[in-house]
Amino acid sequence: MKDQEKYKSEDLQPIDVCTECKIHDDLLNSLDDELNEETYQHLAEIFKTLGDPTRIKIIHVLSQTELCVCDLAKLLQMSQSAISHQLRVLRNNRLVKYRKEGRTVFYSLDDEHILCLFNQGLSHVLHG
Amino acid sequence: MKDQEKYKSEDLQPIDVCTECKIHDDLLNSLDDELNEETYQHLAEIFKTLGDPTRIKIIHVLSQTELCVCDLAKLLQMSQSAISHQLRVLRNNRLVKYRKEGRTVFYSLDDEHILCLFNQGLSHVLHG
DNA sequence: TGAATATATGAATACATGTTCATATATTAG
DNA sequence: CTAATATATGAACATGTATTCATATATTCA
Repeated sequence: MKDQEKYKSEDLQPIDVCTECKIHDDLLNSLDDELNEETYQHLAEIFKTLGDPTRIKIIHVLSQTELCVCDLAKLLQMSQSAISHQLRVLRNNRLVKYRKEGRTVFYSLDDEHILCLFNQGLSHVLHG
Repeated sequence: MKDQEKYKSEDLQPIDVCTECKIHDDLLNSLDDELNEETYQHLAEIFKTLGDPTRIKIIHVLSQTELCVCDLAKLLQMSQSAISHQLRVLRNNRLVKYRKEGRTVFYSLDDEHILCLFNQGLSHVLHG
């Protein structure tokens, strides 16, 4: 049985495609079932949130201790405004949480999953 | 011993900072030693590469089987050109590899690390 | 050889994004 | 109350990026 014969015709677009096509039912079905558009979007957003050096540094620092905004700014040698904007991105994507104490706001990682993701990426970079 | 007394003065910038500052030697040293600017950049680039829905879909599909460009385009219902541009991004960042067979080019994941990273992100999204 | 096919790529465009600057809000100190 | 401080935020700007369109390259087939 050739690969071509594995096609499910109703899944094909009416366009010319590669005649060596390797797509078959199993693949189409498993992809449909497993992940929908929303999941792809969400997954991409998590990675995109980690896809900036400033935010990566913030995550790394916060993996060691809770910190307030001005200390983050000083540690990363960036303006308070820049850090605050990036913290909002991290907040909106639930990567960090915060608690207020007077006029100071302390940020910390939202959960352990984030650190796992960070470390997985780090291990890829360091010995990949 | 108060937190303020833990400061190492030569590491501080000559600017006014939060008097509740929690930065201390251990943290400053460990951060300096562990990760340098280049590592942060590299790490951010890996995550940024995964931070796009189209590329996430490509990675997901390729985690199941090797595929040629036109099949990827058909599966994702996008133009051949768009897929090809994104494959170049994935190639440049060493997330995928390819082999040629006649005029067809088959793409596949470059190594297992990438899949680990993808799955870690997925588990965060699905049950995070 | 020439036609068809699979892929790659440069230019253009629309949109997203990171930082700065100025300023607003909120809390504390006096 | 006012002044000072910590943080947040809107606007502006520069830069980055994802897709489309047109086209180039490379391979196969007749």
